[in-house]
Amino acid sequence: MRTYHLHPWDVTFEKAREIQQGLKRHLVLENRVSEIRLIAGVDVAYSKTKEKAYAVAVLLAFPSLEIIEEAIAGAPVTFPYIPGLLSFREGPVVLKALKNLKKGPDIILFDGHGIAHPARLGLASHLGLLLDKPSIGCAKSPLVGQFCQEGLGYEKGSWVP
DNA sequence: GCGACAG
DNA sequence: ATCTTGTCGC
Repeated sequence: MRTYHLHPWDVTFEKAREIQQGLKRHLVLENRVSEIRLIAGVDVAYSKTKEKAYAVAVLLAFPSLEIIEEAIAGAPVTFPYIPGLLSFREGPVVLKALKNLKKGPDIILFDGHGIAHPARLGLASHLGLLLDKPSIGCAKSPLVGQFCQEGLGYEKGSWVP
């Protein structure tokens, strides 16, 4: 982790957006990945009372997708869900789970957006930067913009670089 | 001011 | 995210 990217998580909404603006300029959008041998996927769930968050990180071999390792972590929820500020809610516990993996992945997939975000700093972008690791945002619904654009249809499997 | 809005 | 109900497909 590059220490100059460290920042507090317990911040006001305004401060959180300032942090996003400061971090976004460090984004690396061109592909610098040489080889991928290990990939990680992370997701978060909440306790029934919604007071605690639990994250799981799974490490798989690529491209076989054989599960190599699994790690979990729990943490109290200290930040509300605000569209655009998800990383300030789920980031801490996700980092904790990834830290519990014995081996480090080459890339990480997150259950949230990456650069498809109003500040281009969704969960995947944010944590990818903090970890100095290539990341992919895999959200299940749009936050901003439209899926259908030039060269990208609505058909399942549609894609653009 | 009103509506939209990852998980 | 979580919860609950109804519907669909194997």
